[in-house]
Amino acid sequence: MRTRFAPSPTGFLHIGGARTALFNWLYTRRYAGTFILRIEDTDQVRSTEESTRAILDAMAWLGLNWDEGPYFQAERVNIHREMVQKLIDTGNAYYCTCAPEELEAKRKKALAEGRKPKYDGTCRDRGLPRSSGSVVRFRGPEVGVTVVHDLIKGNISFNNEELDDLIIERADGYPTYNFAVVVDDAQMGITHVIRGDDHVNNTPKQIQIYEALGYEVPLFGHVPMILGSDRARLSKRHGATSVMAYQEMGYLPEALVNYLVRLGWSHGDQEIFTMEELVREFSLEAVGKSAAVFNPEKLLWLNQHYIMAYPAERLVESVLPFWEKRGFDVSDRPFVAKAIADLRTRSKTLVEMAEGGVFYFQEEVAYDPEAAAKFLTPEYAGHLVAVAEGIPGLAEYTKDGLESFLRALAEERGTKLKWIAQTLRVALTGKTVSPGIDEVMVTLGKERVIGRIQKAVAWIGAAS
RNA sequence: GGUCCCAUCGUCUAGUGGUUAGGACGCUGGCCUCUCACGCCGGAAGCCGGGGUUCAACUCCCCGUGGGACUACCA
Repeated sequence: MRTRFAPSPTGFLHIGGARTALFNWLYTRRYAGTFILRIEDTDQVRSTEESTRAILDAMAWLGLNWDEGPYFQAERVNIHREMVQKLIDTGNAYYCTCAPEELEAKRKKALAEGRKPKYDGTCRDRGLPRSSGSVVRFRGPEVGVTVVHDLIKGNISFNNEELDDLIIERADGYPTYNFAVVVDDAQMGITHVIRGDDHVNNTPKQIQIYEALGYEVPLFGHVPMILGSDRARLSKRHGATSVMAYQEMGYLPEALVNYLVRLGWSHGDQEIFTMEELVREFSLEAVGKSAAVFNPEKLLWLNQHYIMAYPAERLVESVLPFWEKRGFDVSDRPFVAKAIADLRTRSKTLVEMAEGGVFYFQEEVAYDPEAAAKFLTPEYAGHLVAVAEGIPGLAEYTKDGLESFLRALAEERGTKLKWIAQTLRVALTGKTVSPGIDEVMVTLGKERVIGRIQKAVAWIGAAS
């Protein structure tokens, strides 16, 4: 089995393309086939190297490696031209000199009159030679039926009379997509073409080209589209659509992969899959036929799940960049690891985690005005002093040891734990929301805790 | 307009002629609790409509309706 992912380098790898790549990759890995990456850059105007780079980066981030390529379609024009010539020689293609404006006018007119806006065949039988500005059209059969055998959608048949004589070589000598894709897929020995179902209507034309060229027709699998919340094709206005934007927003690749694979594919009631399970279980037969709406909330849930399930060391590696970006000193790895352990159950994204953990790294705790107004008051200052005084004599400076210490202290002082805990929280983190106060104290360590308490007490003195 | 595809809770989906129509996200009531989370227990929420076929249709067929894709010298 040989498959391929063939994006055009006219932008970043988007969510839809990523899922197509993922389906191809999973299917190929499952059957130990060869996965090929081909960049479809025959649009000389819109293709950029930067886009190619971005697509490769996104594939790597998602963990979708390829076995051959990347091949560049534009580097294969000689082969394409040779095949165009072959089609002309066999009478399966012809030169056409109709002007684009003229064609456009005819199209509009036909549409206005309620007729099919297909090429009228003006040059089909004129036997024109190549000339400046001429294009090459494929001569499609006028009668009969072409049926697409689709691995996902079943058999789809088209009346050939509905099909256009499409242009296979532009005036600039470059092949068009529908032609180049056939030549390349055939010559690269692609056996399974898995792509978005926006290509189904092109497929019968492509099949005719395969046949005219004497190639074996591959198997097709058209995966349904991904829609936005308004059921329109997913686009920027629905939020981030670039794969790498999700990395920047603090998503883990496993979460995106898991989310994407469940968009259109399912395996009973299972929601969480490892890559190994996916490679073992994925099948095109279990891919649904209908389009799916992209649901950011569920992706967020999965991300949270993976943040909690990630191996500690990998989570550290993943979060580090977000703190470094904020200019924090993260050289004390054991300390960073402890902070992450505190934060991991309360973060849906790495960005959220980095944000929620800034206090671990701040030399000077930034007090939230509202929190300070409520808890950093003379009324509560005594709690802080008592905590600071009690810490040095603590037998067990651990989560449990601190908890019993604080509970005992609350009782001793005739108050509830929550008042001491919240006051402490503001003194140590600057906020009223943070990981468990005992966890924070353990991670910060005695020195920092006492230092921060002293600063808070001083702050209260200065403020009142 | 034409061609093609699709249709189970708001969303992702299981289902393959006989089920109290299951799970997940989200929403929501409660428990837990030093805050926020995590976790646990519970709840509301769905077979697009109409005809057939059948003893029996979410399931099969047809017609509507709705949504989507394509209809480029883009891919």
